[in-house]
Amino acid sequence: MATKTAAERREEARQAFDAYFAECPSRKLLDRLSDKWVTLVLTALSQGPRRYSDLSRRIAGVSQKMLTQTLRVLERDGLVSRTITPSVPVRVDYELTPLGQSLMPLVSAIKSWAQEHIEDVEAARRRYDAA
Amino acid sequence: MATKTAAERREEARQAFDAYFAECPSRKLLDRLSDKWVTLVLTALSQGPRRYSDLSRRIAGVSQKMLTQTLRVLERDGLVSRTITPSVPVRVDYELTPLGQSLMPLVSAIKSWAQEHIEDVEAARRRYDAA
DNA sequence: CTGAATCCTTCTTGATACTG
DNA sequence: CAGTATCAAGAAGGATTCAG
Repeated sequence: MATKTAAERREEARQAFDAYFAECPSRKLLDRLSDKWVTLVLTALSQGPRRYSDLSRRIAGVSQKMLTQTLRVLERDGLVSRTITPSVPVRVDYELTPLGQSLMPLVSAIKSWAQEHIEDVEAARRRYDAA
Repeated sequence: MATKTAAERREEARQAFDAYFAECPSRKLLDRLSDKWVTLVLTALSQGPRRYSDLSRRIAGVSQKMLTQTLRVLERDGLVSRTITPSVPVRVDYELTPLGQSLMPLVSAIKSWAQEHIEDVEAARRRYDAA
């Protein structure tokens, strides 16, 4: 059997699509922003540098694991910088980079659209659920 | 023991935060947009109405289940309308509502930032990974 | 204080089979 | 053509524990 089964062809198509998909810049950005904690961390840093423990307190629901993980990702992406002060106990400050700051207007735009249109969305939901 | 354990207090805080968090309009919007298929469907519909099978083909990697599920959510939120033509076989068209169209500039803005800055992000990643 | 490593549960999602 | 229903696999996230 030289020909491929339908399942094999579908699988190949899916993998090709996933590969293309993973490369899409807007997709990468959305994947970042959509992370539950990313926008909260960015917003918490928008007013200036914050210590790890500050962030932990300001973002009340975050676990240590997720806060650290989020900060690592943002640092790797160049959106946030990390500064260690080797005192005892050690102190670590996080701060938005210029690149990170350039992203904030977008976060604001998302916030604006949401605030302006959330009523419409919820009204639509009520209509849909009533039907 | 009238006092609560630390674990209990943490759990309460987490639940309160989650409740507040779930109510946040920008969060709701981000949760929508961040869904793997939502922006793809919106973009596919941005040029006009499309049939279910059209969407299925244009968005190569999507499964029937996820396409249907995504369309249902968007319909419920009032972003997409669904029109059934009871021919044989049946024909179903999806189209952006005005509300859905009002969201597209935001999707474009995300795309723009991503395209402009993705190089910076990837350069930052290379630096981070090299260290 | 700041974090890393592990376990364990929950949620998501894709494949498959079936329907009007 | 346009879905619905079900199930199993994998990813994500929280709690906990240990460390510099």
